[in-house]
Amino acid sequence: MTVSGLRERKKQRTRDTLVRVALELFTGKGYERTTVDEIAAAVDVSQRTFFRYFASKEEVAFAVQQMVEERFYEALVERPAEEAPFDAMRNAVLSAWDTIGEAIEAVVPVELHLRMFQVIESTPALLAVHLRRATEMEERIARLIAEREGLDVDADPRPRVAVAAFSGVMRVTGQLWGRGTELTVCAMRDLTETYLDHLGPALASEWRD
Amino acid sequence: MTVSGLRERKKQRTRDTLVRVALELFTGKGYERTTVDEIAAAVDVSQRTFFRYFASKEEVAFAVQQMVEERFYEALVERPAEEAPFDAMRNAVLSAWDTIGEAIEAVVPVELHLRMFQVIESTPALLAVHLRRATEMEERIARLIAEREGLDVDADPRPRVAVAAFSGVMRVTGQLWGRGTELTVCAMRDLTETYLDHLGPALASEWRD
DNA sequence: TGTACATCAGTGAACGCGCGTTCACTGATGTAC
DNA sequence: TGTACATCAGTGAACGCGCGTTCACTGATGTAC
Repeated sequence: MTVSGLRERKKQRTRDTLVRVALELFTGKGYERTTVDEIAAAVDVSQRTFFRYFASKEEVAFAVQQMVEERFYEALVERPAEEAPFDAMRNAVLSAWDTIGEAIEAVVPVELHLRMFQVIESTPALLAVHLRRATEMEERIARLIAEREGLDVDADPRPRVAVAAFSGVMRVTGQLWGRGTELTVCAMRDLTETYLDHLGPALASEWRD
Repeated sequence: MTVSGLRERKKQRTRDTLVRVALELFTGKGYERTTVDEIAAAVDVSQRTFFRYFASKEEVAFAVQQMVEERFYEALVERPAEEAPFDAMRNAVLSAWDTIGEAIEAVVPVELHLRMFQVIESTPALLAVHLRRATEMEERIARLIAEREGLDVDADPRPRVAVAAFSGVMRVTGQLWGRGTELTVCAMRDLTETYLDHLGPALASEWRD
Protein backbone atom coordinates (compact mmCIF):
# COMPACT_ATOMS: atom_id res chain seq x y z
CA MET A 1 0.00 0.00 0.00
CA THR A 2 2.98 2.33 0.53
CA VAL A 3 3.79 4.44 -2.50
CA SER A 4 6.89 6.33 -3.47
CA GLY A 5 6.99 9.68 -5.16
CA LEU A 6 5.72 12.95 -3.77
CA ARG A 7 2.86 13.11 -6.24
CA GLU A 8 1.72 9.58 -5.41
CA ARG A 9 1.90 10.16 -1.68
CA LYS A 10 -0.08 13.38 -1.90
CA LYS A 11 -2.67 11.54 -3.93
CA GLN A 12 -2.95 8.80 -1.33
CA ARG A 13 -3.25 11.38 1.42
CA THR A 14 -6.02 13.26 -0.38
CA ARG A 15 -7.89 10.01 -0.89
CA ASP A 16 -7.54 8.91 2.74
CA THR A 17 -8.66 12.32 3.94
CA LEU A 18 -11.71 12.23 1.68
CA VAL A 19 -12.64 8.81 3.07
CA ARG A 20 -12.15 9.81 6.68
CA VAL A 21 -14.03 13.10 6.42
CA ALA A 22 -16.83 11.45 4.44
CA LEU A 23 -17.29 8.76 7.10
CA GLU A 24 -17.24 11.39 9.83
CA LEU A 25 -19.99 13.34 8.10
CA PHE A 26 -22.01 10.21 7.25
CA THR A 27 -21.86 8.91 10.82
CA GLY A 28 -22.38 12.37 12.27
CA LYS A 29 -25.39 13.65 10.35
CA GLY A 30 -26.46 10.73 8.16
CA TYR A 31 -25.64 9.64 4.63
CA GLU A 32 -28.62 11.22 2.91
CA ARG A 33 -28.18 14.54 4.66
CA THR A 34 -24.53 14.81 3.64
CA THR A 35 -23.91 16.16 0.16
CA VAL A 36 -20.85 15.56 -1.97
CA ASP A 37 -20.28 19.31 -1.96
CA GLU A 38 -20.07 19.29 1.82
CA ILE A 39 -17.47 16.52 1.84
CA ALA A 40 -15.37 18.35 -0.73
CA ALA A 41 -15.71 21.63 1.16
CA ALA A 42 -14.72 19.98 4.46
CA VAL A 43 -11.57 18.55 2.85
CA ASP A 44 -11.02 21.86 1.06
CA VAL A 45 -10.93 20.49 -2.46
CA SER A 46 -13.35 21.12 -5.29
CA GLN A 47 -16.34 18.85 -5.88
CA ARG A 48 -14.69 18.10 -9.21
CA THR A 49 -11.74 16.60 -7.35
CA PHE A 50 -13.98 14.37 -5.24
CA PHE A 51 -15.25 12.74 -8.42
CA ARG A 52 -11.72 12.14 -9.62
CA TYR A 53 -11.27 9.78 -6.66
CA PHE A 54 -14.72 8.25 -6.38
CA ALA A 55 -17.11 7.56 -9.21
CA SER A 56 -20.07 8.19 -6.93
CA LYS A 57 -21.10 9.21 -3.45
CA GLU A 58 -21.74 5.54 -2.65
CA GLU A 59 -18.21 4.53 -3.54
CA VAL A 60 -16.62 6.56 -0.77
CA ALA A 61 -19.09 5.10 1.74
CA PHE A 62 -17.85 1.58 0.94
CA ALA A 63 -14.13 2.37 0.63
CA VAL A 64 -13.13 0.79 3.95
CA GLN A 65 -15.66 -2.01 3.68
CA GLN A 66 -14.13 -2.85 0.32
CA MET A 67 -10.73 -3.23 1.95
CA VAL A 68 -12.10 -5.46 4.69
CA GLU A 69 -13.78 -7.75 2.17
CA GLU A 70 -10.60 -8.05 0.19
CA ARG A 71 -8.81 -9.20 3.36
CA PHE A 72 -11.39 -11.89 3.92
CA TYR A 73 -10.96 -13.12 0.39
CA GLU A 74 -7.20 -13.30 0.79
CA ALA A 75 -7.59 -15.14 4.09
CA LEU A 76 -9.76 -17.68 2.32
CA VAL A 77 -7.21 -18.17 -0.45
CA GLU A 78 -4.68 -19.07 2.22
CA ARG A 79 -6.75 -21.72 4.01
CA PRO A 80 -5.18 -25.19 3.74
CA ALA A 81 -6.65 -27.39 1.01
CA GLU A 82 -7.67 -30.16 3.41
CA GLU A 83 -10.26 -28.00 5.16
CA ALA A 84 -13.84 -28.62 4.07
CA PRO A 85 -15.34 -25.64 2.19
CA PHE A 86 -17.63 -24.51 4.97
CA ASP A 87 -14.89 -24.79 7.60
CA ALA A 88 -12.48 -22.90 5.36
CA MET A 89 -14.90 -19.97 5.05
CA ARG A 90 -15.58 -20.01 8.76
CA ASN A 91 -11.91 -20.03 9.65
CA ALA A 92 -11.10 -17.35 7.09
CA VAL A 93 -13.66 -14.97 8.59
CA LEU A 94 -12.54 -15.57 12.15
CA SER A 95 -8.84 -15.26 11.36
CA ALA A 96 -9.33 -12.20 9.15
CA TRP A 97 -10.88 -10.34 12.05
CA ASP A 98 -7.87 -10.90 14.20
CA THR A 99 -5.64 -8.92 11.88
CA ILE A 100 -7.92 -6.54 10.08
CA GLY A 101 -7.94 -3.88 12.76
CA GLU A 102 -4.50 -2.57 11.86
CA ALA A 103 -5.28 -2.36 8.17
CA ILE A 104 -8.35 -0.28 8.92
CA GLU A 105 -6.52 1.93 11.38
CA ALA A 106 -4.11 2.93 8.60
CA VAL A 107 -6.97 4.81 6.94
CA VAL A 108 -9.55 5.61 9.62
CA PRO A 109 -10.04 4.84 13.32
CA VAL A 110 -11.57 1.37 13.71
CA GLU A 111 -14.39 2.81 15.77
CA LEU A 112 -15.34 5.09 12.89
CA HIS A 113 -15.51 2.15 10.52
CA LEU A 114 -17.72 0.23 12.92
CA ARG A 115 -20.09 3.17 13.21
CA MET A 116 -20.11 3.50 9.43
CA PHE A 117 -21.09 -0.15 9.17
CA GLN A 118 -24.04 0.66 11.38
CA VAL A 119 -24.96 3.58 9.14
CA ILE A 120 -24.87 1.24 6.13
CA GLU A 121 -27.15 -1.26 7.85
CA SER A 122 -29.65 1.42 8.86
CA THR A 123 -29.76 3.48 5.66
CA PRO A 124 -32.06 1.77 3.14
CA ALA A 125 -30.22 3.02 0.07
CA LEU A 126 -26.84 1.93 1.46
CA LEU A 127 -28.10 -1.37 2.81
CA ALA A 128 -29.43 -2.19 -0.64
CA VAL A 129 -26.08 -1.48 -2.27
CA HIS A 130 -24.28 -3.36 0.49
CA LEU A 131 -26.33 -6.47 -0.21
CA ARG A 132 -25.71 -6.26 -3.93
CA ARG A 133 -21.99 -5.87 -3.36
CA ALA A 134 -22.17 -8.89 -1.06
CA THR A 135 -23.66 -11.03 -3.83
CA GLU A 136 -20.82 -10.01 -6.13
CA MET A 137 -18.32 -11.16 -3.52
CA GLU A 138 -20.28 -14.39 -3.10
CA GLU A 139 -19.86 -15.17 -6.76
CA ARG A 140 -16.10 -14.68 -6.48
CA ILE A 141 -15.97 -16.91 -3.42
CA ALA A 142 -18.07 -19.62 -5.03
CA ARG A 143 -15.61 -19.72 -7.92
CA LEU A 144 -12.71 -19.92 -5.49
CA ILE A 145 -14.34 -22.79 -3.59
CA ALA A 146 -15.06 -24.63 -6.83
CA GLU A 147 -11.45 -24.23 -7.87
CA ARG A 148 -10.20 -25.52 -4.50
CA GLU A 149 -12.34 -28.61 -4.88
CA GLY A 150 -11.60 -29.06 -8.56
CA LEU A 151 -15.23 -28.57 -9.58
CA ASP A 152 -17.03 -26.70 -12.35
CA VAL A 153 -18.96 -23.92 -10.61
CA ASP A 154 -21.73 -24.06 -13.21
CA ALA A 155 -22.11 -27.82 -13.18
CA ASP A 156 -22.06 -28.57 -9.44
CA PRO A 157 -24.54 -26.56 -7.33
CA ARG A 158 -22.63 -27.12 -4.07
CA PRO A 159 -20.10 -24.25 -4.25
CA ARG A 160 -22.76 -21.57 -4.77
CA VAL A 161 -25.15 -23.20 -2.33
CA ALA A 162 -22.54 -23.48 0.42
CA VAL A 163 -21.49 -19.87 -0.09
CA ALA A 164 -25.09 -18.66 -0.16
CA ALA A 165 -25.88 -20.37 3.14
CA PHE A 166 -22.69 -19.12 4.71
CA SER A 167 -23.25 -15.53 3.56
CA GLY A 168 -26.86 -15.64 4.64
CA VAL A 169 -25.76 -16.34 8.18
CA MET A 170 -23.05 -13.68 7.99
CA ARG A 171 -25.59 -11.16 6.84
CA VAL A 172 -27.97 -11.93 9.68
CA THR A 173 -25.20 -11.53 12.24
CA GLY A 174 -24.18 -8.26 10.64
CA GLN A 175 -27.70 -6.91 10.93
CA LEU A 176 -28.19 -8.08 14.50
CA TRP A 177 -24.81 -6.68 15.50
CA GLY A 178 -25.72 -3.32 13.93
CA ARG A 179 -28.98 -3.18 15.86
CA GLY A 180 -27.27 -4.15 19.11
CA THR A 181 -25.46 -1.92 21.56
CA GLU A 182 -22.02 -3.47 21.81
CA LEU A 183 -20.30 -2.11 18.74
CA THR A 184 -16.99 -3.91 18.96
CA VAL A 185 -15.14 -6.28 16.66
CA CYS A 186 -15.19 -8.73 19.54
CA ALA A 187 -18.98 -8.74 19.80
CA MET A 188 -19.25 -9.24 16.05
CA ARG A 189 -16.80 -12.12 16.18
CA ASP A 190 -18.66 -13.90 18.98
CA LEU A 191 -22.02 -13.39 17.34
CA THR A 192 -20.77 -14.85 14.06
CA GLU A 193 -19.31 -17.88 15.77
CA THR A 194 -22.53 -18.57 17.66
CA TYR A 195 -24.73 -18.19 14.61
CA LEU A 196 -22.52 -20.28 12.34
CA ASP A 197 -22.66 -23.03 14.98
CA HIS A 198 -26.44 -23.04 14.73
CA LEU A 199 -26.61 -23.61 11.00
CA GLY A 200 -26.49 -27.39 11.28
CA PRO A 201 -29.17 -27.60 13.95
CA ALA A 202 -31.34 -25.04 12.15
CA LEU A 203 -31.53 -27.26 9.08
CA ALA A 204 -32.20 -30.42 11.10
CA SER A 205 -35.63 -31.92 10.75
CA GLU A 206 -36.24 -31.97 14.48
CA TRP A 207 -35.87 -28.78 16.52
CA ARG A 208 -37.31 -30.06 19.77
CA ASP A 209 -35.42 -32.61 21.82
CA MET B 1 -59.12 -8.17 -4.71
CA THR B 2 -62.45 -7.40 -6.40
CA VAL B 3 -63.86 -4.06 -5.44
CA SER B 4 -67.34 -2.60 -5.76
CA GLY B 5 -68.22 0.93 -6.69
CA LEU B 6 -67.47 2.64 -9.95
CA ARG B 7 -64.88 4.94 -8.40
CA GLU B 8 -63.03 2.03 -6.80
CA ARG B 9 -63.05 -0.02 -9.95
CA LYS B 10 -61.73 2.83 -12.04
CA LYS B 11 -58.99 3.32 -9.49
CA GLN B 12 -58.02 -0.33 -9.67
CA ARG B 13 -58.00 -0.21 -13.44
CA THR B 14 -55.77 2.88 -13.52
CA ARG B 15 -53.35 1.19 -11.14
CA ASP B 16 -53.22 -2.06 -13.11
CA THR B 17 -52.69 -0.14 -16.32
CA LEU B 18 -49.85 1.85 -14.78
CA VAL B 19 -48.19 -1.39 -13.64
CA ARG B 20 -48.60 -3.12 -16.98
CA VAL B 21 -47.39 -0.19 -19.07
CA ALA B 22 -44.48 0.43 -16.68
CA LEU B 23 -43.35 -3.20 -16.95
CA GLU B 24 -43.69 -3.08 -20.72
CA LEU B 25 -41.48 0.00 -20.90
CA PHE B 26 -38.98 -1.35 -18.35
CA THR B 27 -38.62 -4.67 -20.14
CA GLY B 28 -38.65 -2.99 -23.54
CA LYS B 29 -36.09 -0.24 -23.16
CA GLY B 30 -34.67 -0.73 -19.69
CA TYR B 31 -35.52 0.63 -16.26
CA GLU B 32 -33.04 3.49 -16.20
CA ARG B 33 -33.95 4.67 -19.67
CA THR B 34 -37.64 4.84 -18.83
CA THR B 35 -38.77 8.00 -17.07
CA VAL B 36 -41.82 8.38 -14.87
CA ASP B 37 -43.07 11.02 -17.28
CA GLU B 38 -42.98 8.48 -20.09
CA ILE B 39 -45.01 5.95 -18.11
CA ALA B 40 -47.58 8.59 -17.25
CA ALA B 41 -47.74 9.80 -20.83
CA ALA B 42 -48.15 6.24 -22.16
CA VAL B 43 -51.09 5.66 -19.81
CA ASP B 44 -52.38 9.15 -20.60
CA VAL B 45 -52.49 10.45 -17.05
CA SER B 46 -50.43 13.22 -15.50
CA GLN B 47 -47.13 12.52 -13.77
CA ARG B 48 -48.84 13.84 -10.67
CA THR B 49 -51.31 10.97 -10.88
CA PHE B 50 -48.55 8.38 -11.15
CA PHE B 51 -47.23 9.53 -7.77
CA ARG B 52 -50.68 9.20 -6.22
CA TYR B 53 -50.45 5.46 -6.88
CA PHE B 54 -46.75 4.79 -6.33
CA ALA B 55 -44.48 6.59 -3.91
CA SER B 56 -41.55 6.12 -6.23
CA LYS B 57 -40.47 4.77 -9.60
CA GLU B 58 -39.10 1.68 -7.82
CA GLU B 59 -42.42 0.87 -6.24
CA VAL B 60 -44.16 0.24 -9.55
CA ALA B 61 -41.27 -2.01 -10.63
CA PHE B 62 -41.91 -4.29 -7.65
CA ALA B 63 -45.71 -4.20 -7.68
CA VAL B 64 -46.17 -7.73 -9.06
CA GLN B 65 -43.19 -9.12 -7.19
CA GLN B 66 -44.77 -7.81 -4.00
CA MET B 67 -47.91 -9.80 -4.73
CA VAL B 68 -45.94 -12.98 -5.43
CA GLU B 69 -44.06 -12.68 -2.15
CA GLU B 70 -47.26 -12.19 -0.23
CA ARG B 71 -48.55 -15.43 -1.75
CA PHE B 72 -45.49 -17.30 -0.57
CA TYR B 73 -45.94 -15.95 2.93
CA GLU B 74 -49.56 -17.04 3.00
CA ALA B 75 -48.59 -20.48 1.70
CA LEU B 76 -46.11 -20.78 4.55
CA VAL B 77 -48.72 -19.80 7.13
CA GLU B 78 -50.83 -22.67 5.90
CA ARG B 79 -48.19 -25.40 6.15
CA PRO B 80 -49.09 -28.06 8.75
CA ALA B 81 -47.43 -27.59 12.14
CA GLU B 82 -45.73 -30.98 12.07
CA GLU B 83 -43.48 -30.08 9.15
CA ALA B 84 -39.94 -29.14 10.13
CA PRO B 85 -39.16 -25.44 9.48
CA PHE B 86 -36.94 -26.02 6.48
CA ASP B 87 -39.39 -28.45 4.89
CA ALA B 88 -42.25 -26.05 5.51
CA MET B 89 -40.46 -23.27 3.64
CA ARG B 90 -39.53 -25.60 0.83
CA ASN B 91 -43.05 -26.90 0.43
CA ALA B 92 -44.52 -23.40 0.67
CA VAL B 93 -42.36 -22.18 -2.21
CA LEU B 94 -43.09 -25.17 -4.41
CA SER B 95 -46.82 -25.10 -3.76
CA ALA B 96 -47.07 -21.32 -4.15
CA TRP B 97 -45.67 -21.58 -7.66
CA ASP B 98 -48.38 -23.99 -8.69
CA THR B 99 -51.10 -21.44 -8.09
CA ILE B 100 -49.43 -18.08 -8.47
CA GLY B 101 -49.72 -17.90 -12.23
CA GLU B 102 -53.40 -17.02 -12.19
CA ALA B 103 -52.94 -14.27 -9.62
CA ILE B 104 -50.26 -12.67 -11.77
CA GLU B 105 -52.30 -13.03 -14.91
CA ALA B 106 -55.04 -10.93 -13.33
CA VAL B 107 -52.73 -7.93 -13.53
CA VAL B 108 -50.15 -8.62 -16.25
CA PRO B 109 -49.25 -11.52 -18.55
CA VAL B 110 -47.07 -14.01 -16.66
CA GLU B 111 -44.43 -13.78 -19.34
CA LEU B 112 -44.15 -10.03 -18.76
CA HIS B 113 -43.59 -10.60 -15.05
CA LEU B 114 -40.89 -13.16 -15.75
CA ARG B 115 -39.10 -10.78 -18.06
CA MET B 116 -39.43 -8.04 -15.45
CA PHE B 117 -37.80 -10.35 -12.92
CA GLN B 118 -34.90 -10.65 -15.31
CA VAL B 119 -34.70 -6.87 -15.61
CA ILE B 120 -34.59 -6.62 -11.81
CA GLU B 121 -31.75 -9.15 -11.61
CA SER B 122 -29.73 -7.38 -14.29
CA THR B 123 -30.25 -3.75 -13.27
CA PRO B 124 -27.85 -2.92 -10.42
CA ALA B 125 -30.12 -0.34 -8.79
CA LEU B 126 -33.13 -2.69 -8.89
CA LEU B 127 -31.17 -5.75 -7.82
CA ALA B 128 -29.96 -3.83 -4.78
CA VAL B 129 -33.51 -2.87 -3.80
CA HIS B 130 -34.71 -6.39 -4.51
CA LEU B 131 -32.17 -7.83 -2.09
CA ARG B 132 -33.09 -5.33 0.61
CA ARG B 133 -36.76 -6.13 0.19
CA ALA B 134 -35.86 -9.81 0.44
CA THR B 135 -34.19 -9.28 3.81
CA GLU B 136 -37.32 -7.55 5.07
CA MET B 137 -39.38 -10.56 4.05
CA GLU B 138 -36.84 -12.85 5.71
CA GLU B 139 -37.34 -11.09 9.01
CA ARG B 140 -41.11 -11.62 8.74
CA ILE B 141 -40.60 -15.28 7.92
CA ALA B 142 -38.14 -15.81 10.77
CA ARG B 143 -40.76 -14.44 13.16
CA LEU B 144 -43.38 -16.73 11.68
CA ILE B 145 -41.10 -19.77 12.03
CA ALA B 146 -40.27 -18.83 15.61
CA GLU B 147 -43.98 -18.54 16.38
CA ARG B 148 -44.70 -21.93 14.78
CA GLU B 149 -42.06 -23.55 16.96
CA GLY B 150 -42.95 -21.59 20.07
CA LEU B 151 -39.57 -19.88 20.24
CA ASP B 152 -38.36 -16.36 20.96
CA VAL B 153 -36.85 -15.11 17.70
CA ASP B 154 -34.30 -12.99 19.55
CA ALA B 155 -33.23 -15.70 21.98
CA ASP B 156 -32.86 -18.68 19.67
CA PRO B 157 -30.68 -18.15 16.58
CA ARG B 158 -32.20 -21.05 14.65
CA PRO B 159 -35.22 -19.31 13.08
CA ARG B 160 -33.17 -16.51 11.53
CA VAL B 161 -30.34 -18.87 10.59
CA ALA B 162 -32.65 -21.36 8.88
CA VAL B 163 -34.39 -18.58 6.96
CA ALA B 164 -31.08 -16.98 5.97
CA ALA B 165 -29.76 -20.26 4.57
CA PHE B 166 -33.02 -20.97 2.77
CA SER B 167 -33.21 -17.47 1.26
CA GLY B 168 -29.59 -17.61 0.27
CA VAL B 169 -30.28 -20.65 -1.86
CA MET B 170 -33.44 -19.08 -3.27
CA ARG B 171 -31.50 -16.00 -4.23
CA VAL B 172 -28.84 -18.01 -6.03
CA THR B 173 -31.43 -19.90 -8.02
CA GLY B 174 -33.16 -16.64 -8.89
CA GLN B 175 -29.95 -15.20 -10.26
CA LEU B 176 -29.00 -18.30 -12.20
CA TRP B 177 -32.47 -18.56 -13.62
CA GLY B 178 -32.34 -14.92 -14.72
CA ARG B 179 -29.03 -15.47 -16.50
CA GLY B 180 -30.28 -18.62 -18.19
CA THR B 181 -32.31 -18.94 -21.35
CA GLU B 182 -35.36 -20.88 -20.29
CA LEU B 183 -37.52 -18.21 -18.76
CA THR B 184 -40.42 -20.28 -17.50
CA VAL B 185 -41.95 -20.86 -14.10
CA CYS B 186 -41.22 -24.51 -14.65
CA ALA B 187 -37.49 -23.99 -15.11
CA MET B 188 -37.42 -21.85 -11.99
CA ARG B 189 -39.24 -24.49 -10.01
CA ASP B 190 -36.92 -27.27 -11.07
CA LEU B 191 -33.82 -25.20 -10.41
CA THR B 192 -35.02 -24.36 -6.90
CA GLU B 193 -35.77 -27.96 -6.10
CA THR B 194 -32.35 -29.10 -7.27
CA TYR B 195 -30.48 -26.42 -5.40
CA LEU B 196 -32.41 -26.86 -2.17
CA ASP B 197 -31.58 -30.57 -2.35
CA HIS B 198 -27.89 -29.70 -2.43
CA LEU B 199 -27.88 -27.63 0.73
CA GLY B 200 -27.26 -30.59 3.04
CA PRO B 201 -24.40 -32.02 0.96
CA ALA B 202 -22.90 -28.55 0.50
CA LEU B 203 -22.51 -28.12 4.25
CA ALA B 204 -21.13 -31.63 4.77
CA SER B 205 -17.50 -31.84 5.76
CA GLU B 206 -16.64 -34.23 2.94
CA TRP B 207 -17.45 -33.32 -0.66
CA ARG B 208 -15.58 -36.13 -2.35
CA ASP B 209 -16.81 -39.69 -2.06
C1' DT C 1 22.83 21.76 -10.95
C1' DG C 2 19.97 23.93 -14.28
C1' DT C 3 16.79 24.34 -18.01
C1' DA C 4 12.91 22.80 -21.02
C1' DC C 5 9.25 20.14 -21.47
C1' DA C 6 5.67 16.55 -20.16
C1' DT C 7 2.52 14.85 -17.10
C1' DC C 8 -1.25 14.98 -14.39
C1' DA C 9 -3.83 16.50 -9.90
C1' DG C 10 -6.68 20.00 -9.02
C1' DT C 11 -9.77 24.21 -10.35
C1' DG C 12 -14.19 26.82 -10.90
C1' DA C 13 -18.15 27.55 -12.95
C1' DA C 14 -21.85 26.05 -15.37
C1' DC C 15 -25.08 22.75 -16.66
C1' DG C 16 -28.31 18.55 -17.75
C1' DC C 17 -31.18 15.49 -15.68
C1' DG C 18 -35.12 13.17 -13.75
C1' DC C 19 -37.16 12.26 -9.38
C1' DG C 20 -40.36 13.64 -6.28
C1' DT C 21 -43.08 17.72 -4.27
C1' DT C 22 -46.07 21.63 -4.05
C1' DC C 23 -49.86 24.59 -5.43
C1' DA C 24 -54.57 25.88 -6.26
C1' DC C 25 -57.83 23.90 -9.12
C1' DT C 26 -61.63 20.83 -11.96
C1' DG C 27 -64.95 17.55 -12.50
C1' DA C 28 -66.69 12.91 -11.91
C1' DT C 29 -68.65 9.74 -8.49
C1' DG C 30 -71.10 8.95 -4.22
C1' DT C 31 -74.57 10.10 -0.62
C1' DA C 32 -78.33 12.29 2.04
C1' DC C 33 -82.82 13.94 1.90
C1' DT D 1 -86.41 10.58 -9.24
C1' DG D 2 -84.30 14.88 -8.32
C1' DT D 3 -81.58 18.24 -6.00
C1' DA D 4 -77.68 19.78 -2.95
C1' DC D 5 -73.62 18.81 -1.12
C1' DA D 6 -69.33 16.00 -0.03
C1' DT D 7 -65.71 13.35 -1.43
C1' DC D 8 -61.83 12.41 -3.82
C1' DA D 9 -59.25 11.04 -8.36
C1' DG D 10 -57.05 13.57 -11.50
C1' DT D 11 -54.90 18.11 -13.49
C1' DG D 12 -51.09 21.20 -15.10
C1' DA D 13 -47.51 23.82 -14.32
C1' DA D 14 -43.76 25.03 -11.79
C1' DC D 15 -40.09 24.09 -8.87
C1' DG D 16 -36.19 22.35 -5.51
C1' DC D 17 -32.67 19.27 -5.26
C1' DG D 18 -28.23 17.08 -5.46
C1' DC D 19 -25.75 13.91 -8.29
C1' DG D 20 -22.64 13.47 -11.74
C1' DT D 21 -20.61 15.65 -16.14
C1' DT D 22 -18.43 18.92 -19.11
C1' DC D 23 -15.35 22.68 -20.30
C1' DA D 24 -11.06 25.07 -20.87
C1' DC D 25 -7.71 26.12 -17.64
C1' DT D 26 -3.60 26.47 -13.79
C1' DG D 27 0.25 25.04 -11.47
C1' DA D 28 2.86 21.60 -9.01
C1' DT D 29 5.60 17.39 -9.63
C1' DG D 30 8.43 14.45 -12.50
C1' DT D 31 11.83 13.59 -16.22
C1' DA D 32 15.26 14.14 -19.96
C1' DC D 33 19.38 16.26 -21.26
